[in-house]
Amino acid sequence: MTEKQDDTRVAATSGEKTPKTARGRRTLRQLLDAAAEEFGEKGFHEASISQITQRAGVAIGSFYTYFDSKEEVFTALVRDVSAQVRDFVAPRISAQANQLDAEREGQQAFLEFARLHKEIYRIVDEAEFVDPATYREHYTSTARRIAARLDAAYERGEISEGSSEIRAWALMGMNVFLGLRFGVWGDDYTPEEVARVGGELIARGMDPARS
Amino acid sequence: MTEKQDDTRVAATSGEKTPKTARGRRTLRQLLDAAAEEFGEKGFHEASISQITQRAGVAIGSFYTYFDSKEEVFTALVRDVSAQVRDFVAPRISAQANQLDAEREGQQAFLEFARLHKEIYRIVDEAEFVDPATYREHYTSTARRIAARLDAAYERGEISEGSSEIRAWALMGMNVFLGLRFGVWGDDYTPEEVARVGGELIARGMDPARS
Amino acid sequence: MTEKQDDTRVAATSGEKTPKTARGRRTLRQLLDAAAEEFGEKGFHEASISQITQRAGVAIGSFYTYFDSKEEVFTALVRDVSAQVRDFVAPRISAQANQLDAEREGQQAFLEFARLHKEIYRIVDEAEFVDPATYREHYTSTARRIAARLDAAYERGEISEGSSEIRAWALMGMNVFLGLRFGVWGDDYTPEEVARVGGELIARGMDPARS
Amino acid sequence: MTEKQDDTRVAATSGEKTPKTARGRRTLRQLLDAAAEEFGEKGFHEASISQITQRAGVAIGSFYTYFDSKEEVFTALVRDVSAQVRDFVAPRISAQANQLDAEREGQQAFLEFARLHKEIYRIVDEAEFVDPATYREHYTSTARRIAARLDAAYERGEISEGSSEIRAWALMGMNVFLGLRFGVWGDDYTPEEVARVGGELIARGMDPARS
DNA sequence: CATGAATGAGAGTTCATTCAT
DNA sequence: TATGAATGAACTCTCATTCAT
Repeated sequence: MTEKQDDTRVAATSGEKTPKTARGRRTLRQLLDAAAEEFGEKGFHEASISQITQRAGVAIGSFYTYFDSKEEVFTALVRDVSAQVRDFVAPRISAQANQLDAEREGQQAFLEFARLHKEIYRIVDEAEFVDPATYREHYTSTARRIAARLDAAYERGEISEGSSEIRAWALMGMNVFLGLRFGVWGDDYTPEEVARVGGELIARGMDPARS
Repeated sequence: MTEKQDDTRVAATSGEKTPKTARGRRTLRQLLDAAAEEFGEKGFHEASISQITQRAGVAIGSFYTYFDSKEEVFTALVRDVSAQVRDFVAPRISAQANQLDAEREGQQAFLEFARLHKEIYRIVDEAEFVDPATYREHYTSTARRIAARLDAAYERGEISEGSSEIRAWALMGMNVFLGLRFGVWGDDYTPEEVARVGGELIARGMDPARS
Repeated sequence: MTEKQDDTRVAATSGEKTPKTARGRRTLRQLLDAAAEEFGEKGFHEASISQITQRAGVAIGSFYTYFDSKEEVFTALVRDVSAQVRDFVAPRISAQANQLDAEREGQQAFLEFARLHKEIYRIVDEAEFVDPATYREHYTSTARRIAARLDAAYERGEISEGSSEIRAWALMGMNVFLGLRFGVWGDDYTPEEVARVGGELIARGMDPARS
Repeated sequence: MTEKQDDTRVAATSGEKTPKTARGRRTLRQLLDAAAEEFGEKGFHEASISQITQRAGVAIGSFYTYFDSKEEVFTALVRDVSAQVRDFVAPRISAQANQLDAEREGQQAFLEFARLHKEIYRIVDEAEFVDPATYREHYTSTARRIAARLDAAYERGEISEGSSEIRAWALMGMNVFLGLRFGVWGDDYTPEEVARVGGELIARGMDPARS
C-alpha cells in the first residue's frame, strides 16, 4: 500500500481532466510531481505555475490542459498526500494484535513518514488557508478512522471506556505535533523512542500510582 | 484582543517604531486593532494593507510610519496572540494543587480561549508560512514551559518518569487539536467534558487494566 | 442559416479548402453550422474554435483542415449571411410594380428577416472590427444595388430626381435601424406598420403641405 | 458646447473613482484622452492597457487607480463620445426656425462631427459587443430626443402625422449611415450636399407627383 | 482525414511600497 | 505626522495554432 496509487486512482479522486492518451498521462504525472516539489519547497503563495511547468519540462499552457487553476492542483495534491499518509500508516496499524500497541505503532509509522516526506506539513497545513474544505476533510476523516478503531477496541475490551471522538482528536493532535517536532524539525530522538513515550502516555498516562 | 495590552508592552515585544506623540500612539493602536481584525478574517495573503488602513481610518502612507512591512505587523500580531494565550491559561494552571489536575485545567482554559478567539488558529498557523521563525518560537517556547512544569511535577512525585520534552509536545498537540475541533469548529461538547476526557487520557491512559 | 446553401456555393464564395471526400464535405458542413451558432451567440471574440469544434462534434485539429484561421470562418459566415439577406429580400422587391412600393416592401422583408435571424446584427456589425473589408463590401454592394434600382426607377419616371447614391445610403440606414429596433430589440409594432410609416416617409416625406 | 465638458461632469457620468487632488485630476484626464486615441485606432480588443498608460505617460498601476477594468474605461469613453455628439449637434438643430430645416441641419452637423472625429464609429459601434447596455442606451436616448422634437413639430403643424418613434429611428439610421459613408469613409460630397439630398428626402420623399 | 495534447506569446490585473505634498 | 497618488514587477490564465500520432 506504500506504492503510489496508479494514475487512474489519482484522476478519480481529484478534479483534473483525464488525459486520453499515454503521452497525456505522462504529462499529468510530471505536473503533479513538479507541483509537489514546488509547493513543498515554497508554499502555495510563493510557488508559481511557471516554475511548476519548468520543473515538469512542459509549456505553461500544458498546465491548463490538466488543471483549471493553481488552487485545483493544490487541492489535488493535498488529497494525494492525505491518501499517501493513510496508505503508509494503515497497514502498520492493522498488523498489531492489541489496539494500544497499534496506536503506538501508528505514531511511529507516521513519524517515519514525516521524516521521509518533510513537505507534508507545508502542504496539508497550508490547505487551512488555500482550501479550508479539503483541510477539514483531511483531519475529520482521519479522526473518524481513529475513532472507529477505538470503538472496536473498546468492544474487544482492549481499552477503557471514554468518548472515542474526543480521544481520536487528542491522539491525532499528539501524532501531528510529535511528527512535526521529532520528524520534521529535529531528529534528536529515534521514532521508536518517541513512539515509546507517546504510546506509554496513551496507554497508562502519567499518574505515578499506575505505573 | 480581549483586553488590549498597554502601548509600552506592545512596543517592547514587537518591531514597530515607537510613536513619540499621543496622536501617534493612538494611530498605532488603531492600526494594530485593524490588523488583528483583517488578518483574523482573511488570513495573511488575502488581507491588504489598504484595507487595514481603511479599517483604522487612516491613510495608506500612515501604515509605513509605524511598520516596515506587511510581514512586520503580522509578526507583531502573532507574538501578541501568543502572549495572550499564555496569559489566559497560565494562572488557571498554577491555581491547581496537583499537576495532573493542572494540565486538565490548562486544556479546558485553552479550549475556552479558542472559543472566545476563533481567529487564533488562522493567525498562528499561518505564521508557519509567513514567518516560520516566529511560528517555531511560539510552539517551542510553549513546549518548553510545559516540559518545565512536568520536570517539577516529577520532582514532586506527582507524575511518573518519562521524557518531559516528548510528553510536552504530545500534550501540546492534544490541546491544539482539541481546541481546533471542539473550540473553533464545533461546540457539541462543553469545555469541561472535553477536558475531562483529555485529562483522564493523560493521567491514566486507555489501558482497561489500570482504570 | 434557414435553408443552407449547397456546398458548391459555399466553396465558391469563401476561402476554405474544398473537401474531396463525402466525409470531408459533411465535416465542413458541420463546422460551418457550428460556427454560425457560436458566433451568433457569443460574437467573434468570445467565440472559441474549441467550442465550435465541440458543437460540430469533431476534434480541434479538424477545424484547420478546412479553415486557415478564426478570421477565415468568420468572413465566410459574414458573406453567407450577407447573401442570405439579399436572397430573401430581392424577390420581394422585384415583385412590386412601382419602385416606391418596392422599397416599402423591401423594408418589410428585411424586418421580417431580422426577426427570424436576430444574430445577423451581431455577425455583420462585428465584421467592422474583425474584417473591415468584408464589412465595407457588404454595405457598399447593398447600397450599389439600391442605387441601381433608384436609377432605373428614375428613368421610368417613378421617382423624383436626386443623387441615387446618397439616397441609397439613407434608405439602407433606415432599414438597418428599423430592423434593429423593431426587428431585433422589440416587436411592439408589426413589420407592416413599420414599413408603412417608413414607406410613407421615403415616398412623401414629412412636409404637411404635401400630404 | 463643442468644448469638452469639465472633469467634474466626466466624473459624474462615469464609474471611475474621483481623484482628490489636482494631480489626480490631471492624470485621469490624460488617461481618458489616451484611451480615446487607443480605442479609436485599434478597437477594444486590439487596444491594450499598457499602451494606454504609455500614451498617457503614467505607470500601468495608475490606470487601476482610476478604473477597475478595461471595460470600465471603454464604457466611460462611449458615454463621453455620446455626450460630445449630442452637445455638438443639439445647438445647430435648435437654431432653426422650422423642424424640417432643423433635421436637415442636424444631419449636416452630425456629418461634420463624424469628419472631425472619425473614431466615433469604432468606439460607439464596438459597444454593441463590449457593453451592449450602453450601446442600446446611446441609440435609445438619441431616438427619444428625435421623437420628442417630431412630436413638438407636429403640434406646431410643421410636419405631417405619423409614428414619431418609427420616424425617429428611421431618421437616426439615415444619419448614421450617411455619416459613415460620407463623413468617415469618403468625402466625395460636401456635408451640405449630402444634407440637402437627405433633407429633401425626409421633407418631401421621392414621389415625383409631389415635387 | 481525424485526433487532441502541446505550445507560448501576451493579456489584464494586483498591491506592497515609495514619496512629494 | 498624515496623506493618497504613483509605481511596476510579477502573477495567473487564455486560446489560436501546430503537429506527432
